[in-house]
Amino acid sequence: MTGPILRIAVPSPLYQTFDYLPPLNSDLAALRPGVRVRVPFGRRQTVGFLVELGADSTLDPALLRPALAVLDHEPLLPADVLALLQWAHRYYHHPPGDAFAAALPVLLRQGEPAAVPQPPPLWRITAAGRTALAESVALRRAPAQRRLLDHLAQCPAGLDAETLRPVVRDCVATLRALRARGWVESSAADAPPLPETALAVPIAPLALSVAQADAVATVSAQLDQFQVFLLEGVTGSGKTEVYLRLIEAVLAQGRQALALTPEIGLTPQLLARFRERLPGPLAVLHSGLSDRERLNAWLLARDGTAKAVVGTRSAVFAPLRAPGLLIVDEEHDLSYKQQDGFRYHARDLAIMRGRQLGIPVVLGSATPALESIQNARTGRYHLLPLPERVGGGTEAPILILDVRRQPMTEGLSRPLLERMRAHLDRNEQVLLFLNRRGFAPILLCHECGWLSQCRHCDARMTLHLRQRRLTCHHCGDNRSVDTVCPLCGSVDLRAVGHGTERLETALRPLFPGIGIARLDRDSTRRRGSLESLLADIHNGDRRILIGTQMLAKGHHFPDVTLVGIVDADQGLYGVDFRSSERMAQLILQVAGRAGRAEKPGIVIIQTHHPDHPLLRVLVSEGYPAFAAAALAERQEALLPPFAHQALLRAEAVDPERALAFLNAARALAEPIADGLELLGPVPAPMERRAGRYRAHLLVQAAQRQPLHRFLDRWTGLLWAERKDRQVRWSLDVDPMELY
DNA sequence: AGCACGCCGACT
DNA sequence: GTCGGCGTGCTC
Repeated sequence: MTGPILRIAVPSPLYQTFDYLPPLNSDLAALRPGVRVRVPFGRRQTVGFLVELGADSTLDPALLRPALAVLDHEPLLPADVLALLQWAHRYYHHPPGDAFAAALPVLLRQGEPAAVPQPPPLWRITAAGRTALAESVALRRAPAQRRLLDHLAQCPAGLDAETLRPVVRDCVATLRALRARGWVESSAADAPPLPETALAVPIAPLALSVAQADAVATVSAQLDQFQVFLLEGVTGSGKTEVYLRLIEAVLAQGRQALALTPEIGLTPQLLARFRERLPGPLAVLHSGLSDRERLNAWLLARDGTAKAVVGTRSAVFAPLRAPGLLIVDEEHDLSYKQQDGFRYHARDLAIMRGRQLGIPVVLGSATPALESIQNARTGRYHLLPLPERVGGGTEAPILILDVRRQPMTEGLSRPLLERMRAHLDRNEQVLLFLNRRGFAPILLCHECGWLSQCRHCDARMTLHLRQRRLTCHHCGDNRSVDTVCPLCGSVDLRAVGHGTERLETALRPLFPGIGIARLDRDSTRRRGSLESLLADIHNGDRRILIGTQMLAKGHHFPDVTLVGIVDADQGLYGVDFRSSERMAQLILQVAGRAGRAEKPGIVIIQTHHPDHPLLRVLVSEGYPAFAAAALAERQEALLPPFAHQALLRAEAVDPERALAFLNAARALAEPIADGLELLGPVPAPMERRAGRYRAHLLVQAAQRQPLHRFLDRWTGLLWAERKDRQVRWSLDVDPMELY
């Protein structure tokens, strides 16, 4: 008699779904899991997701409120994405409403209709809005809202946001606020403009190497079942061509392929090759899109118009009408792990999604994560090696350069400078990798020892000489550079350490007449500046390239014949047990940017630790041997992938409170943490950041299952506890960075 | 997270 | 006398 109970994921930080009654006078057939539902929530209204239909509720039925409206005719999210999100929110212990919200384009979260594609919506004033406008009280403290309402009241037919932009500075946000109060409504105008559907001009595919052909054949033979393939291919071995062949095979079956990539902005070539080779429109999903563009791409993927979908992390949730293949390029890349909020790992979720769908997942990398290599060893993944560069040529040899006791010029040793000169004299290009932007990481008073300490963090502010500012790279705070010491008044302030800006400045007089290109977040902030620097490099106007890890991804520089890793030391003995893995991956990635078949080039690593065992293995035997050695160390120390971790993080303005919370959490854990290891709580390596004190508690277990059984119980207790509102806490399952 | 309620300080 | 500060509690 009561009808079904609607289990709704409501966007909120609460670890639960909420039960509702169906909307009054609603068509029960429209109530299918995956539709959006407008619901009353507390004193406001919001858009939630119908997760499932239940027969009953644990709550008194009299307390249930009816939903207001069903917003979709058919499920917005296909069943597999729904299942993936349900699994993921439980696995990562993140509130379901928030997890669902993370998977959707903003506009859909706000209740926009899901029609492909969207013309700009028209905004109209509602009856309630006219009433509010008439009552002077309601809008007294919202002049912007009042002005917009005034305009809309004079145009009952509706106005689009563009027209209203001159009226109010941030008119879209203000309109949304008005809509939230029910005073305006937005609706789509008709006649949707079609997106450009550049029809592919077929490009003759390259001939495949034996290894490539093997990889393609192996995966193609198993397109109808779940299997993870690890495509381990050195730079230049043609992973992209393998992806393309597989996508073509999947498209030929009338199905779609989804490819994830770390950062699209930095890898335009991958996109360009996809566009030129694959038929029909490509749906591209990344953070650089406007809300509208993102929605359109998402809808094109969902209705199957786009046959191939390429996107960054959150694209793992992209809806597909007929999914046939999932690809994760550069699968070791850290950007696949979300570092705040819903802390999911897109590579791991892609594998879960592939399993649920019964389709293959291809992970590609020249330097796979140690976790993936271990999975290949145990047979969980099928290893597909691409050992050779396409078109011949060998990898650049890597030399370790011991800089101990060497005279250094601005961070560069004499042998490296001499090498640079030799390569530049031959009209070749040189690439210097330094993972530190700015001029110098520290400003120091030589008189009294004062340091450019950040007010909000346990860190020094970096000197940016050109901008004449000190900037904290952790909280973003910045101020003008001191000319005298704030402590003793001395003018003897010195820049300590080297950043990319300093390297650039120092090299100019050493190599007069040779153009230098610096590629980091500072030098490429302006739109188009990256492109113009790249153009200068490719036409040879700039022959010394200096860059941070921005330079390690995507772009290839065929005329570079010398790569200098200016400072490998910070990665060798980092605080994190993964730092050597990351350093190895970074070195090989940077090395892979350089050279071409007939000009292989050379890589030089400056270090004070030339005998570091892992570095030696990497250099003399290559990445697979490095991985084997690093995995042996991990096994010895019982670290991932031979153990599984979860990190409970806490932060508060008051350091004691964060620790008190974690101590209480530990006390709750101890009785139920049978067979698990609890480490901490300890203050984070950088305890204070952006004015908040951070600490954490690590939980480790040899097996996944007991860890997750524990986490289920523990988080239940933690949610029930929640007494100190000053403490912000979160659980990081499978943390990639321990700080 | 929002959003309201509620109880204490400086101002039209 | 009120505006508004942020502590506390609640959201099916």
